[in-house]
Amino acid sequence: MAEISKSYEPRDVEKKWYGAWLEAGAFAGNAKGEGVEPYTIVIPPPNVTGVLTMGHVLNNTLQDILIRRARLEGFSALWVPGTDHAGIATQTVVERELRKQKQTRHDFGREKFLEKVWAWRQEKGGIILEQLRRLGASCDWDRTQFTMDPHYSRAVLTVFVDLFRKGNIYRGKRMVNWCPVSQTALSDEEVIMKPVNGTIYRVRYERVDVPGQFVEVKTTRPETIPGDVAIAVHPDDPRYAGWIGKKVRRPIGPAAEIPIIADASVDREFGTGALKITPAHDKVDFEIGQRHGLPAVDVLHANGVLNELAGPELAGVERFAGRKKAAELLRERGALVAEEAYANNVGYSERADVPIEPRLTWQWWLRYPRIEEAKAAVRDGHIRFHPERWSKVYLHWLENIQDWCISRQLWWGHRIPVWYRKGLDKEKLSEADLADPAQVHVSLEGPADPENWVQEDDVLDTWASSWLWPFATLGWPDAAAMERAGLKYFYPTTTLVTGPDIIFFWVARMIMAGLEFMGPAEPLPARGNGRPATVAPRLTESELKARIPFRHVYFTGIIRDQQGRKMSKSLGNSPDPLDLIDKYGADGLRFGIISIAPQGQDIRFQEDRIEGGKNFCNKLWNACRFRQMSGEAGDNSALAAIVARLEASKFDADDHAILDRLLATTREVARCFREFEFSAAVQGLYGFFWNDFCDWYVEVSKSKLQDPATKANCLAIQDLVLRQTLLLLHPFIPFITEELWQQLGYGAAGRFVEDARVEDEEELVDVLQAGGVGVDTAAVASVEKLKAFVSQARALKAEHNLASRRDVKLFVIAAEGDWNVLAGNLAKLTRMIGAAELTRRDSVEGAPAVVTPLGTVYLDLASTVDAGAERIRLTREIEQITKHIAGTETRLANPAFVSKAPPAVLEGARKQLADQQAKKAELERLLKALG
RNA sequence: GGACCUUUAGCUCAGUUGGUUAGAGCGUUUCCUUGACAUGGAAAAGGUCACUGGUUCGAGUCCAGUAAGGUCCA
Repeated sequence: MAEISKSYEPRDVEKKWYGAWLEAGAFAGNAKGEGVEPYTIVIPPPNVTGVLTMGHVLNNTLQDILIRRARLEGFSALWVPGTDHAGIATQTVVERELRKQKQTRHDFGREKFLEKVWAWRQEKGGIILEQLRRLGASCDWDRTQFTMDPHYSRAVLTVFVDLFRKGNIYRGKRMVNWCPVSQTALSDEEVIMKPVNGTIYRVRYERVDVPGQFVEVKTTRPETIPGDVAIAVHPDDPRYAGWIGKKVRRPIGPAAEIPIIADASVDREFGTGALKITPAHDKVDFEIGQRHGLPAVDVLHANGVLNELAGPELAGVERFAGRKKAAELLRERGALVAEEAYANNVGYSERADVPIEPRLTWQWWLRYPRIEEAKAAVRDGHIRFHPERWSKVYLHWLENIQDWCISRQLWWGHRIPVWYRKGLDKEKLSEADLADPAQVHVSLEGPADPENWVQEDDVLDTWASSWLWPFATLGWPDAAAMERAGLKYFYPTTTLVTGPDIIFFWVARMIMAGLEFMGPAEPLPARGNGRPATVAPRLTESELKARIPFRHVYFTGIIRDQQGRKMSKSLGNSPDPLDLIDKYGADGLRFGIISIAPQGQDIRFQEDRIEGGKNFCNKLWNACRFRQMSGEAGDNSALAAIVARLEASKFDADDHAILDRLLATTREVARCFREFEFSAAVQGLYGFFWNDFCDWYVEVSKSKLQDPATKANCLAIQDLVLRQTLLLLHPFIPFITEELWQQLGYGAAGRFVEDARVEDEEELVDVLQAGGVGVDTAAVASVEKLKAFVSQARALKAEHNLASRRDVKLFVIAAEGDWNVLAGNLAKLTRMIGAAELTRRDSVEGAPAVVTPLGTVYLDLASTVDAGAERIRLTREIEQITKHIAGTETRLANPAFVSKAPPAVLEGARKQLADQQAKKAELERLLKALG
């Protein structure tokens, strides 16, 4: 076997093993028969436009950890990868490219433009998946999906047709969030509220019947005044008693007299208590307008430029310029009373990052199915959120859910499968038309006589395709494809890993989609447009369990920079993960990012933790190297083979202690996986491996390996610990653990780590017991004392500037039992402390000393010691211990404590006091001896 | 306006049913190139656990309130 090289070079190791895994088909998810449980994850599909961010690194590392651990635990694991067509985002990117050549999508037309987008996707769409491979993601790449793949599109359109026929989808003219840049409607979820410092204008409207009398309103949007159709006041507002029903003049825009109306929804406290009503440009105004039968006067073009209805002075002016112009016009006409600074919240388009316009348009709407069952699924624990608190956010959203605007005025996406009979006026579509197959055709195939029909131009919201991800990626709705993909076996999936920012966009909607569509196939109404008014019966609990898309949802934190800002492309504060992989290795990056990602908290990114990840890998590498250099490899082919090499009769306290810690760590890691506490798992493994194994066991090994009597057992212990540690670490750092596993010959020849099974604590105990090995807890306790002894002796040396000297002599005054413990470990102790010898004495005079749990250690420096300094040090220590004694005594003197505290605590306190008093007495004796 | 989260060492954070003298990594100081590892080893300094009250024999931990910062929903 080749020797492990002196330094760890991640690049070669990573490339080699990823290739080997792929070649062996190690990531393939196969439906297994009875007795083998599935473990399924579907990737949150990254935007096809995307490149890997730190968020992806965290998210996908977590999924990879789960899926690799699942393989090690014997599950049939499947991780389905893929990408999302990301309607607006992708179209925007391609249009931006076109704009560089001074072209727009309209220069090409729908078909040609879509060809361009597909070409772009062909070229750039695989980048992010390639990057995930660098990270080590063990997805079943043969199953890679795209939300615009033919079969996936079929799923999306099937769902549309089905929900249309069930009457959940309708067309309506409503206020929508309109993005003037993308020129499409957006769902409420795609609107980001931002605080904006702006101006509020106080504007007065003159009464028609009483010239010189005015009603004042406050508005942030004077450019919409030409669209005003009324002024509203509260019916009980005494200030306006007698004004209701009178008319005022619109101060700008086409001349008009508009009524003062009374509406109870007006807030009397805000501004002057009078509100201008502009139904076409404000949701609340629209509702008031509806109640009062007022017209909606839309003064904006779709692109945000004011139109002719705004009047000749404003027509053709862009909306923000129009605002200034409107203010000027008002001022000229004496209608502007005042301008005040004003901070309010404005809705911005998520993608284009410009203020949205409330706009009245015809759109397709979806009444969500299975809302009640979706609540129950989470409330009753069929789906568990981690951390649990997100379920509250989820439930709150479902309580207040609004119909979903699913149509987008884009070209890139799933074109809505609706055809209108030629000549039908889309602007006057009624529910009766929708129900009439002679007027509106809805199907996957389209009408048989296409020449008589016109297809809907709009496409579906991207999320109206990704909400089907957990089952559309498993072949739904095609029966043969479902069989091939193993939907029946792998669904419901096990765990979803995602960010809380898409809890509404995606998580909630997937749950509703799963509940609606994962039942036994319900035949669609074969003919016609369906649209029954009946409501589907509530799902039973067992139906619910079978239909949910996943059982656990793990919400990651958001990765922030050092200043706590979100990482974003525009701020340029996000490191490129590929650079980090080059610098620290994929394993180092994975280990580092997980170690700083506690459950449920946002993550402050620190590159030094990634460096720490690399350092840990290097430590692991070198510890394995030390094992290899220490002696011949024994039979490492299986755990039992290694255990068979242990010689229980030759165990010393250190052997017991390291096995005890290995068992505890095995248990702790298992607990962390159950509780989704990945950073705790990593920290536990770090502490165990670095402190317990390397700093202590490997160091004491150096003596044990010198002795032919203990060498073989020591090597077997090292193999046992390294094998199990590699198994526990493998999900977190797969590459290096695979390399070392192979180098040290653990497991069967020619097999991977994941062909082995990770033993849990009980299994480990059983195998040890079968090999005649039991852990002696008394021995474990004595190692703690030995560690303290070594540490204190080293400190004593350091304090006298002898840290690096290895020739000092140490004397110890110890009780018989303590000395026996020391005497049994002399070679190790002198080596660890760096002393020439350690001998027992009955008395020592005037030498610096330290009190340890195994006796008092003296440095043989009687002649050179600075008695003054030593006196000060001892006095300080006595002061400290006296304080602690006082604290312990106070507790014990409290009768309530003595009578109420549990016996174990009481006993502990008494022992503590005794130990403290003994130590103090010893320190005082030392001080006195100094003279 | 409503909900949630955070506040512990210079920095970033752990701290799992309340129980010895509150931990880690990084940074800092001193020493060490001793044959696994300087991507390392040894030692050390550094904290009135945001504040105020309460419950308790006992509170970083539980409860109430206050302050500051953050997130989401209106």
